[in-house]
Amino acid sequence: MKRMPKYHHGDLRNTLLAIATELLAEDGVQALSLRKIAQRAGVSHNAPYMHFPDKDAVLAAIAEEGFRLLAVDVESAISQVDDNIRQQLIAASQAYVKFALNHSSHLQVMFRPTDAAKYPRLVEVSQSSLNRLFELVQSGQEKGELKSADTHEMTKTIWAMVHGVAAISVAYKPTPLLPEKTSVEDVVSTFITFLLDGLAT
Amino acid sequence: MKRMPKYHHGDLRNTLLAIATELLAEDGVQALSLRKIAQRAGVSHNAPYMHFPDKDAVLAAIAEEGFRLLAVDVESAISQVDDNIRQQLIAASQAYVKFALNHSSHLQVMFRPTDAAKYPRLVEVSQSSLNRLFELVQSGQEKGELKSADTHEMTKTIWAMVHGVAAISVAYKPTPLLPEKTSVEDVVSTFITFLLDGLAT
DNA sequence: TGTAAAATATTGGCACTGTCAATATACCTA
DNA sequence: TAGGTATATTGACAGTGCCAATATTTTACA
Repeated sequence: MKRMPKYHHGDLRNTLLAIATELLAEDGVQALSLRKIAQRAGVSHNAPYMHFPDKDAVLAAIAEEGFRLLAVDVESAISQVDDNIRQQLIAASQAYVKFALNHSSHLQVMFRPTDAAKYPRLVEVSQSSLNRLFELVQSGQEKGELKSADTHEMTKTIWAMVHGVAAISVAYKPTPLLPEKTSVEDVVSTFITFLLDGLAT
Repeated sequence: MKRMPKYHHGDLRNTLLAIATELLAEDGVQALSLRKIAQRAGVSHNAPYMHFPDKDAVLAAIAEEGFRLLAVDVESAISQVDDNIRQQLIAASQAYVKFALNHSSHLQVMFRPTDAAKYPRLVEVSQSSLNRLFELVQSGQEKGELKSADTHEMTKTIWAMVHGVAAISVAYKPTPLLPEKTSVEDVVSTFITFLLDGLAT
């Protein structure tokens, strides 16, 4: 009982992506090569070209999958805290940064310079992954806990800050953002609190 | 009158770095190769290895230079506005993001996964580049315009947010952060204002 | 000053990479 | 069963980072 018709290999495209994700976690993006992927899949070095036009497309597909995984983590984190906007925002942000640290190579692929026009599907998935954050902000506004400013702008502000923490942390290990003993959770929590309450007097 | 003794080529190390920066701007980081750098410098393909242990070290040196250039831009932007903390923070942030957009490949090298222990000099330069922001926050606190919370934490919060805008903008063009007509300046200004004043009611 | 050592650069080579072209094989349909 | 098509293989090529051996220039020191 096979979903899709099994040609020679069966489901090579998905197999390649799964292996690529493995190799990415093992050796980093720098060491990821189409030929290694093909070898581990047990196919010839040119088999991947039946399913992807070039390496760039493989990376785009990996990035897409990354946004889906990220969305799952974030959603799970949100559902595990009380129905409180502040706490939910903090939980979501912590999940984002933790994902970045646990899958740093994956995040790197997700945010590598990408031609948005070339991979509309990737852009779509990445934005749908942000919708959850938007909803959070929106319901915070409805409950009167957040300002009634432009919801999109507020969402993007939070995203930028959280992503900034993630990007810096992934780039430099140990991250210059936290002073040794502090945990990621605490740092993110502190930053988000600053953002919610403001830095000015 | 030469500062350093001129051996065969003269000042190959700096020449290589300058050419690398050129090529980076022309073709992006993906296409940057030691052999192309050497060729444009008019030396053999192995000459660079006299001055850098490997390609990674070249990229680290490029990153270092990037932080110096960034610091210059930021400093210049600050000096061009009134002696007002808010405006100075906004100007510095705008300069940061504009640098990122104008030298996107360079920024990519500056924030690519880097072993901090391997390149202490790079870490040093990158942090000294942040000192200016720290000073800004500090003087804002002295003037009573900013909260008297931990200065380092506040500085890092601003940095994370600004870098997040930069990283996202560089990764996806056109950036999903601004809705078509808006300018980078306006977006950054809006975000920083949110951060200063808070998102909560 | 002369000579050995050190610093700098070149040549040649190797395994590996992405991608193209040509060929082979399995599957689907008519 | 025949033909077309999707899938996979083989072979090749230019380009890559980096290593080893060699050559050349500069510096250091007797």
